[in-house]
Amino acid sequence: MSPPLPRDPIADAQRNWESHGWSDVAAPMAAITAIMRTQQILLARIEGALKPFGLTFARYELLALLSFARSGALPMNKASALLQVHPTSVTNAVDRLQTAGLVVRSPHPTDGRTTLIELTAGGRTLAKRATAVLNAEIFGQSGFGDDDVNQLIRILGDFRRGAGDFTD
Amino acid sequence: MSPPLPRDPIADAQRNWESHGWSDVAAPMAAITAIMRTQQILLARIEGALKPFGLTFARYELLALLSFARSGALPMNKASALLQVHPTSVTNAVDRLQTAGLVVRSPHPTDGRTTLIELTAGGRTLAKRATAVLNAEIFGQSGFGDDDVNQLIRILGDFRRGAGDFTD
DNA sequence: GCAATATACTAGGACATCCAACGGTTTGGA
DNA sequence: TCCAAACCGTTGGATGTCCTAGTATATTGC
Repeated sequence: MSPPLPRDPIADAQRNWESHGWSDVAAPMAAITAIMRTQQILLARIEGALKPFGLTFARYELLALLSFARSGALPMNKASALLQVHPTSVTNAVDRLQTAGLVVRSPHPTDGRTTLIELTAGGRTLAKRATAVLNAEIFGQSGFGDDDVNQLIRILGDFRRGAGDFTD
Repeated sequence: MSPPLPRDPIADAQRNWESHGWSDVAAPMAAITAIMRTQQILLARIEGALKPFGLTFARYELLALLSFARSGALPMNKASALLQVHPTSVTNAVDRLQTAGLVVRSPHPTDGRTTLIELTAGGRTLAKRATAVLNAEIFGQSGFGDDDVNQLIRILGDFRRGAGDFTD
């Protein structure tokens, strides 16, 4: 990977904002830019950990969601809502997971419009193994201190509620 | 947009993790998932604000970076390093910005391998206008409290330093 | 009961990101 | 001096995300 930069590029951007007379929004700009970059770093780590399983993060999230559903099955639109991604993204993920034999589509018993996604035995096993690796290699070594983790959960929870993700 | 969910799906995931015996990593999992979702929300807002300018966030970031360079020009590899994206992503962005007449490629005066990206007058003007809109509509109304903004800058700064983004 | 509206999923297209590989340029050690 | 190694940017391919539009099924209202 690339060597570290000698200076924090986001701190530099914040200083640039301040020197251009935008001091009132320089800090939020820096915070938002930092979120973007942090997401990029975390996603790369996660994808790296999942690569040996032939999974991407998007596909893993769907597998994990299904594995927590009592019946191991969910309607597409439910999955789309819970994962908070566009329905076409779910279609895409299901296509690939189905090709890999990890999930199957089945018709909804009463609503002909709805398609159920169901874990196969192989899908359930793979989800378990992938989760173990993510827990050990990513979540267990996140690089965030315990206090910071709790701060993030609160701050980002407030933000997501304010953005209309959920009511609580 | 979709109506809010009745419950926070990330808090639910955290509870699922705890009930499966992974309490030690449930909180970092929730924090990381929240970062992913927050990035998605912010990116959508930013892209929406930039759409009237025919810009995406990736292209805007490049324009903004160039507008802060004294000469208004930067080598491709420098831009790649400062934006912390893959060189091919810069190639892609420059292609589109050049087609739009916002930047031009020019050869490096002494190093034949290097290509300089330079802002055109139109590019500089558009960057200014787009920044004004982002400052007003996004950064000025981020939805984060002032204290939380500072917390985010510190927490994510520590994380990025630990991840090898920069030394300081 | 039937037409109008709403909902569920999918197809096609635009965009961004990364990786692997390639050709051109520069640098540095034998 | 000269060639191998390092570096730079681009091309081509894979993946994911979103949007728009289209098809099929349900629900609602008259």
